Amino acid sequence: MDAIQDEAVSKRARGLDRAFEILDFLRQKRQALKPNEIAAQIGAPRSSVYELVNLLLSNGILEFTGGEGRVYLGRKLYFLGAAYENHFDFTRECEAALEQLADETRETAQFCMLDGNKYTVVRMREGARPFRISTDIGQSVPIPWTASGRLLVAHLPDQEILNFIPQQDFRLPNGEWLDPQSFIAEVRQAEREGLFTFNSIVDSFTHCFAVPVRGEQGHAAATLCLVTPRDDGIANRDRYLDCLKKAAAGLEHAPARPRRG
Amino acid sequence: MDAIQDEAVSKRARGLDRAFEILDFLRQKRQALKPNEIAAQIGAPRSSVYELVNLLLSNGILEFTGGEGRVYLGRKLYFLGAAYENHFDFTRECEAALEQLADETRETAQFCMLDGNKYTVVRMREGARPFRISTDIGQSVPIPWTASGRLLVAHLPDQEILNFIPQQDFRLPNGEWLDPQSFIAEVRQAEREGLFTFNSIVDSFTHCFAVPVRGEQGHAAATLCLVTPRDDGIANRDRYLDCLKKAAAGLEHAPARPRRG
DNA sequence: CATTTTTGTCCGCTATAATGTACATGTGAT
DNA sequence: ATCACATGTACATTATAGCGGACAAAAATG
Repeated sequence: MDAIQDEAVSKRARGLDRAFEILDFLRQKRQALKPNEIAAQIGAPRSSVYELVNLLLSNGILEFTGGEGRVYLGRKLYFLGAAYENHFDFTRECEAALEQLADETRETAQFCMLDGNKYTVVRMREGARPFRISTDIGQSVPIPWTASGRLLVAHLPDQEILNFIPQQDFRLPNGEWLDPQSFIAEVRQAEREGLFTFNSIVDSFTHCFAVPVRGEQGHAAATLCLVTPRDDGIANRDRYLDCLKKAAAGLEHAPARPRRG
Repeated sequence: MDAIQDEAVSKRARGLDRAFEILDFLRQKRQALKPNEIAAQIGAPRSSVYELVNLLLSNGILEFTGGEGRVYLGRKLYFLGAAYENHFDFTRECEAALEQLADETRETAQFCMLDGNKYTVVRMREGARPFRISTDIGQSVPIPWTASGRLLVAHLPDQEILNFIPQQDFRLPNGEWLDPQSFIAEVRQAEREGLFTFNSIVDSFTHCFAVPVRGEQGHAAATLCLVTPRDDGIANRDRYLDCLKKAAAGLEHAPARPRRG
């Protein structure tokens, strides 16, 4: 079941993969692009991209927008995403949990998941401070940069974790190199304790708290996090962790519930 | 630019199309299914479906859920849909408009769009009546069955409308046949007046009001609707239409707004 | 103007993706 | 036990999808 890396210098890409590469690229760019630009920037043959874009357009997966023949993600994707959200109905409880956390702690609260082999903030509630600490929703961040990351991969064996996370993601934003073995150690610690906290390694003034939200198979399907100023976080550590655990417990009951069954 | 209809009895289906056929099918079913079931129900070769499902699984487009090898729409779709929603940032204003409508009229208010060649309720706010009139979100409904349908296709020439809407969608739920020409006439009337209202043809007790929400190119990108008991609707017709138009006007300002541009 | 770059279309070649078929296993009915 | 059916896998065949490259219009550049 482990995916083969494409070692071979690349033969022909499969249409489906190319298509989702295009979609992911547009999502990452967060703006409409011309087919030509897409081709150039993802390094794919122009003729292929043109053909795929036209196919996706005619399916409603992409839409013309922004003029000049630019395309962006289409309505169909919204509908499909809404169906996912509806099936794994975490949104309602999730918002409630974040609200509760924000009320109790006045800190920024986040609900995070994996997106492929990256970490992503799915929903967020800003804290009530004069200077709020905030994050972009839906941005892909290397797993090792985050507290949640330790929890989200904890169900995997060591070696699979190392295969799963791209090498370069252990290079921290300040240029330092995070030793994968110490990362693994932190993962195991997080797994044992059911939480992870640290002074953020992506900046110099925040402290992060993360606890798992366990899914169907019992491993962390998501995390709830608090992002706080360092001194506040350290001062309120126990209380904050209690709040997080309470909120996470409230989320763990209604995972997947089909309509009719 | 007009799409060719696939007259030919069908040769080989393209992977991409098959893939999105699978996704749409799962959305429609609103439940996890085994690959085998999918193949049988959409009438596709089993081997093809198995291959595609595996591809989609490895991309995060589909996910195992519900056990027994059943699959359903995956997290990646949620992320892509969220990016769409974020780009065409209608959600916030949309909820506000529905809230306002529900407050002012106490009737069920809906925000509707086309999904391919079907009509879909994207968001809804139930009215404040003891017996609420409600609809399922995200269900695909034939365009001719709905008041909004008249507005959503009004930008097309007559012939293209007839090409666009599947023949069988003119068969109403009560078995009657709606003459396409009278449908077209209603479309043109709706276009002239900038609204459409009628006693619903999908049941015997509701009256429907729809006004367009115009998008980039000036045609109805969506509609705002009220679904009311017949007598209330007819009694309050003018007021309700005013409320709808006011709410729609509030939505028409922020259509597509790229992040940086 | 001439020249270069960007953008979109068209077409032939061939690697390969979609398919049909056969096979293997599990499950339940008779 | 035997049969029927549902479910998943493996493989050879061949229609075609992805690709490269040619062409041309349009836009930018000099």
